[in-house]
Amino acid sequence: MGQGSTPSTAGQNDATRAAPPAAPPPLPVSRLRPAYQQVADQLRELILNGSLVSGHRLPPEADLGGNFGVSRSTVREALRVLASQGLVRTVRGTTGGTFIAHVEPDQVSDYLETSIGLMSGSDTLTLADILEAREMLEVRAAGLAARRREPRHVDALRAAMEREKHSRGRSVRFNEHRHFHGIIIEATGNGLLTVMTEPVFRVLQSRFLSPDVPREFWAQVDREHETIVDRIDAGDAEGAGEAMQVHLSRIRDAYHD
Amino acid sequence: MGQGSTPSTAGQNDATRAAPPAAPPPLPVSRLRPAYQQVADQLRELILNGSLVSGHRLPPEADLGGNFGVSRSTVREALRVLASQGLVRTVRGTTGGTFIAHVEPDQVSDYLETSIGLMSGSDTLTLADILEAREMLEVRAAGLAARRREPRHVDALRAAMEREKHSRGRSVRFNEHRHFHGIIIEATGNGLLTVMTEPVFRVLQSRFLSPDVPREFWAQVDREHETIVDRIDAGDAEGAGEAMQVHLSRIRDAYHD
DNA sequence: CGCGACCAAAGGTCAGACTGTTTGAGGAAC
DNA sequence: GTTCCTCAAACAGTCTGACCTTTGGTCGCG
Repeated sequence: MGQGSTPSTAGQNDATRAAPPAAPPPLPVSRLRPAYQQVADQLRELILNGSLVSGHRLPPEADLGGNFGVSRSTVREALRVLASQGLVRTVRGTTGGTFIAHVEPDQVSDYLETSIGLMSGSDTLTLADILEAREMLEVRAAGLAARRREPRHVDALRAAMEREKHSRGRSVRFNEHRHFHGIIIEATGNGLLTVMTEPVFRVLQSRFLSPDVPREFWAQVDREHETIVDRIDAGDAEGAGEAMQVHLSRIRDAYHD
Repeated sequence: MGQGSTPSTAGQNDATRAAPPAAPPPLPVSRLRPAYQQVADQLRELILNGSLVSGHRLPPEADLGGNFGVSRSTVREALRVLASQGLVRTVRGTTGGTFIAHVEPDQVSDYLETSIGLMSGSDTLTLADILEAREMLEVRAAGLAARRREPRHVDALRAAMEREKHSRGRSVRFNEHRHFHGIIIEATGNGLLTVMTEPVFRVLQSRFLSPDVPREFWAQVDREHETIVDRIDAGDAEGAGEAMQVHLSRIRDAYHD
């Protein structure tokens, strides 16, 4: 019956072509890709080149299927792909539908976190790689934060430091520590830095934080944090960067495989 | 193959309780999330906590549906979500099935590229943010590259520089430029840096590269690149970083909104 | 005017069937 | 004993058509 008589695919295997040696495919490419991927690709293209803007509502799934010449199930699988990449969002009900979404930084961070976590599980990524990347980002971030700091940032930093001092328990303690560093990144006012740095923090915490660090270690952390905040407060970009470098080099010991 | 006899355990049926008279749900108001999301979440959890290792083969879709108490379509939608995040990979044929995949850095880069591109389309991210992040990463990367350079890197850099000099056409030219910077990142030997920096390059090229930069501009770029390579070759970390900083500051003008 | 019953639109779920692809096993030909 | 062909099994991919659930609007009654 009506099955894709004219889908967008166009991949027909013609048994009758005893193709002369003219064109053996350069790469023995696997068969045409699944329909749901082709649909997803076409929709993604429309989103990326701006034909579909954030907020736009797509036709109902059934209609989409009609347009592409595929069934509703296939359309839905394509939409799942796009939704899981944050490109669309579906809502139920009569006013519902599929809408072009604006990418949420938090979503990107979550994705990065799981990806980095898994890559560090295999040997694609080492702990040293992660620590190094973190230092590259954060040392200069501390400098930027010193340059662009606003009172609320300094206040937040001092408050976080206070909570850190009095926190008990490894996980609570580390959460506050992460929060402290997070504020510094945020103080740079650069959203891209946040997106890239946050997941690195979280992977370090969840996979590499050593379970037994002596109390004295954290006391030293407190002192180093204080130095960093003071220099950020003073607008001393150079000094803040140096203090951060010292701090990060030292706490490397708190992480291991 | 003695693959898991009880592969994905714990298929909790809960989706459709023909509510026994005793227990009308305490807070029935907000319905559960879609079944395909719950399935995807459960599988993702199993992957993240290591219960399912890379290479493991999941039961056929039909069996999975049985285990979870949902239909095959629902399972497939869940698998699309996981596949589009690079967590699983599906293969057809009798030896096919759904396998736990190892995350590919290239895939993560692609995802980041589209996400950054879209965020820079809205006002979540500005061009200045992207340029700034790039500098933070690359200046120190140049220093690291100088420290860890290997002959093949230096050779590749000089070759790329040569091709760059003689390339004609905006897009070709810029591709070579990007390639040059890519090699430096690669020379750091840090995969995480590659994953984070490559997409930034590509977004700059595809969305922000000014279409008309004078010929003299590129000549200057060539000279700056030469300085950078020389210092990397000499193992001069400090100098390489400085040269890169100068270079990046100057080519900011080549990008605009 | 307000409230409740009903309806319509859209996504969510399901069951079943069929298609296409990939291998491996079993023979047949050499 | 190889090499090749054919067939069958196993699986993902696709389609159809139905029904359920959610959600907001509409209409009518009080």
